Amino acid sequence: MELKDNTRDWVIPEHNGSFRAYMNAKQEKLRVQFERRKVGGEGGIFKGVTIHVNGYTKPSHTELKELMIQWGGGFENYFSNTRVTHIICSNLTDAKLKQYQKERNPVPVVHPDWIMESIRAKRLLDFSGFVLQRIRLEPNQKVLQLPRRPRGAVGDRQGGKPSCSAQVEGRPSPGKRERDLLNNVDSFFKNSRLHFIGSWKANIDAVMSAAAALNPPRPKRVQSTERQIIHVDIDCFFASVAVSVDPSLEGKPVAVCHSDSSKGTAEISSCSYEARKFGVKAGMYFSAAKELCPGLVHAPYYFEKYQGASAVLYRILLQYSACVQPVSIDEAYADISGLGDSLSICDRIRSQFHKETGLRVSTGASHNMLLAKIATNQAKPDGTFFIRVETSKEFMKELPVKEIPGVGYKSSKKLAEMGMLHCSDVWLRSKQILQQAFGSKTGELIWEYSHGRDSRAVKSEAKRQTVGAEINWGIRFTSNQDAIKTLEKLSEEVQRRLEQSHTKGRSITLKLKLRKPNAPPPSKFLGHGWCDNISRSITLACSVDDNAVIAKEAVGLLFKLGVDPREIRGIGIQITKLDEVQMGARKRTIQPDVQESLKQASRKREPRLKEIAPDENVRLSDIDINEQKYILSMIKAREREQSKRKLFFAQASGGHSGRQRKHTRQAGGSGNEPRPDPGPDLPPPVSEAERKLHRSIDSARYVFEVCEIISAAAAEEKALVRYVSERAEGDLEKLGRLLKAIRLVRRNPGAYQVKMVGSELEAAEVLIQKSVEQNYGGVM
DNA sequence: ATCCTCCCCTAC
DNA sequence: TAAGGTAGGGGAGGAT
Repeated sequence: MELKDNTRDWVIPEHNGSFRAYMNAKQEKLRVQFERRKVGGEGGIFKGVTIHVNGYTKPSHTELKELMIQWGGGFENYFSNTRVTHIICSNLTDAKLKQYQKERNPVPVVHPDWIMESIRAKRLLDFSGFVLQRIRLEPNQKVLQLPRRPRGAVGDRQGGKPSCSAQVEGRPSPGKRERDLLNNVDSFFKNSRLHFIGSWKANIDAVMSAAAALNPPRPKRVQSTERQIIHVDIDCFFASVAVSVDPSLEGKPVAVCHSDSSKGTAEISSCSYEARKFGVKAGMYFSAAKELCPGLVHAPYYFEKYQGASAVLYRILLQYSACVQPVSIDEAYADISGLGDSLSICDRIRSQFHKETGLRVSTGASHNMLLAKIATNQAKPDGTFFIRVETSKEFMKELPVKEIPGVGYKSSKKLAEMGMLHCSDVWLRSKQILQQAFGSKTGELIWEYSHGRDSRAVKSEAKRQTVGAEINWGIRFTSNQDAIKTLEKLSEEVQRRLEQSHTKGRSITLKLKLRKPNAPPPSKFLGHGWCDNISRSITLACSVDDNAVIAKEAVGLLFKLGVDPREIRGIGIQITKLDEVQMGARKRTIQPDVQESLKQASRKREPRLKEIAPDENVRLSDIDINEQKYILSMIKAREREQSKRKLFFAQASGGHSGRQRKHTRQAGGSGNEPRPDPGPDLPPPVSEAERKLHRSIDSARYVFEVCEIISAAAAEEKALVRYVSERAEGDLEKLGRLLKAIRLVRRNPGAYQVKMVGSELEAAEVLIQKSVEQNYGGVM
């Protein structure tokens, strides 16, 4: 109704001062840096430069991004010929280089040193001195060649005439435009709506933690039937955004999808209520929808706008409660127990959101999450609905089982076969029958939900279990090299997300979709068609986030499966068994500081410290940041205070894990609290402390070394024992150090950030001992 | 019994 | 033309 309101750019509502307060901390920091640079009047070193980072680099992808933004440059996660001016890369395979250079306007591929040197020089240096020339072949490339397929096979080269990989299932050779879509990871992710909504969740963490800093009200603890849970859901989100961008669509049947071809197979992701009246639904091909509704209007995606609207929704929700559980970009729960009247809060949320975005949101409220969500479904469109305890049973009675969240296509079909169409049908059977058919947990869930019972608590933060990236569209490989290239791309994507979520993982899973032997051509343009899904995983000795390692392992798994690459229709990588990386991406940026203060501390205060400092062969930067911080904290503690020092050093020889809680534990148990200010009459440092400090630095070094060896072994051989026997053969000193480190880790499992496989460590230890015994006649 | 791997199902 | 991802829950069945 207020068209101006609808069309205004609410993505970044600068007019609304409070918005900034809700921006996530990182964005805010970058903005401040950006502003500061502008005030400086320099205009930015990298003005006009937009980089895309390829592969594993030092500094990392994330750091380069921050630096570019800080110094006035641009950054693209995905390569775009039109926007990217330089590709930043530490080393590049021939294949990748060719891929970039064959573009119409080749983009220079430059070493990250160019960025670092330019920043150091405070001006944009000529990049030509940093262009990558020497190309290193990936070590696994020749090893992992699979046997060549017979000549004349589908998709193979024939008579020297170049043919394209999509020549399958009787299709003619594809045109150039189609060829550009094949196996194209970058453009796929840039345009995929499912990728967009799927990877959105990773973003919300930042928004939530920023909002938590503002101390929103916390819900009160109440009886389970007296809880007040609300559920909010933006009405046909993508379609509504399209209407708000183009007000002439108001009141028309609108469908959001990629193509407006009335014959095509573009999938509708969202449609307006006017379109729904004709039976148009999300997931339909546009062509099919057009038959149902000839007046259907096509609308494009506006991915950036969705982010903005979503941020507004979450900001509003977090004004009413700190306990908000994100479900998706347009949907969330909030626990508002004891914080006000549910319906009036719902109304305020709805009107506030509409005022700010021009979009409508529907809300549901009840005493549990299940009923709140069902209430929202009842409320749509543009309404609010409340289900009270007394009426909940009545309400569930008529509800089709398909409407129970968690009961989808398969389960509802199964239930229908068992004669259960509505929740009341379920009541007449027993929980045991459901558990027999669906398994104990799922059976119980259906039983409980069908009665309107749900004891879940609204969880505002959840620990991530998996990180992955996959593509099941436009995948047509002619050779294993194609598959390897795609896996390398996917690994980069996975690395990015691991970095973003401050995690590493120990288990790598390769997921494949393989064309079924009798599959007809896919109905969908470049779709995967009928497929078998298979997956294989490998668990490494330590957690990794390096795309090179991930790619290598994924390629190894592909090799292990031994599939015909031409049959692959979908491919993906998943990382599980995640470990949190403390300090996350920031660790490398603060590393120089730690290093510097460590140096200063040793120079200024403690001449003797130099003697016991790590030897020059081991760079401090090679020691894990947590170890460094621990060492530093010890040095500082030592400088400050003798009594305090005792506290910190108590576990120095065994507890250099970098975990804070260890530091604060009192070993002697004498009960003295660490005093902030030392008395002048404290005893001088004892040499025992010196020794322990020395030992802990050594230990950190050993541990680092063994971690490195284990991860190298994991990346290459996967058999630590073999790796060790090959690398350390005849090197007594190395064997000794390794043995020491392995024992250290075995004595303190769990004390180190990198997890070890016990049996492998044990085997390695035995092997080393044996080797020493045989070759040197001694025991270690 | 408990864990692990390889699935399937579901939701957005 | 068209961009069929991502993550969690959980079950079957084998290994330990």
